[in-house]
Amino acid sequence: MVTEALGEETAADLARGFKALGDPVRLRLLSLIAARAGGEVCVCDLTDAFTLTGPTISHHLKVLRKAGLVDCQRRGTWVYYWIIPSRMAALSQLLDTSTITVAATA
Amino acid sequence: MVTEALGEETAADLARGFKALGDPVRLRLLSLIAARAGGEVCVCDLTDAFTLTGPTISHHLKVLRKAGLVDCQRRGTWVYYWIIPSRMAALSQLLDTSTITVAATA
DNA sequence: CCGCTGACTAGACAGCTGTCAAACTAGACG
DNA sequence: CGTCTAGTTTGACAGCTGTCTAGTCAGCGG
Repeated sequence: MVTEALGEETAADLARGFKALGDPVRLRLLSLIAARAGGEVCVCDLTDAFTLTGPTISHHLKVLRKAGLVDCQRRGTWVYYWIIPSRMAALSQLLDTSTITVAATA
Repeated sequence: MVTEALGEETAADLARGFKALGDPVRLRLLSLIAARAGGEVCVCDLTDAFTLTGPTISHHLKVLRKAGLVDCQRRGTWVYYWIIPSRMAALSQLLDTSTITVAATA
């Protein structure tokens, strides 16, 4: 966690990211993509992992994309998704309590 | 990010945490608490930092508490809040892309 | 060109969320 | 006990969200 209080705009941007993470389906989607060795997963593979309909999965992927957490590309018939590590790292760092722990004990 | 796909229950629990983080006001509340040297902040100090009403701040603090991100205690007239670092760390670790990067390149 | 499959968009709808005003509870202080 | 302040709870309401069905678009194979 950051040692200084967040500004309104910064907080709003980061909140968009966390909001996208605040759904079990999207969290599982991300983990499925991240766990894939090549770093890329076809939508059809993702859809198969859930009991939800295609449009619903598509909706969740769109939310993740708009939050800047993943990106995608169409290759022939299939669409592939991958994670954007820098964005993940930015959110992860914000929650890193070691920074504030150091600051608090210093 | 974890190298293995998340189970449904694990994903649901973690999603509850991220969902609580998915609001600018709550994110700023957390940063205000985390930035405080003693690690504890009185509700009145938090309320003063926003243009929102007391009940709204109270509501957001309740959400953070139910998500396991903070805890509170009444001392006399005032109520103090502090962060629960272990919970923050668990969420932070999940987003740590360095793990998967290592796994992917290995 | 026609049909097939994979993926997305549009629209609808129940359920949740953020906000406020009003009412309530817990201590402190005479 | 009475009253003042700090915080929470309740109830209401607009707006957003997750899900589905139905319809649409993009490529591939004949």
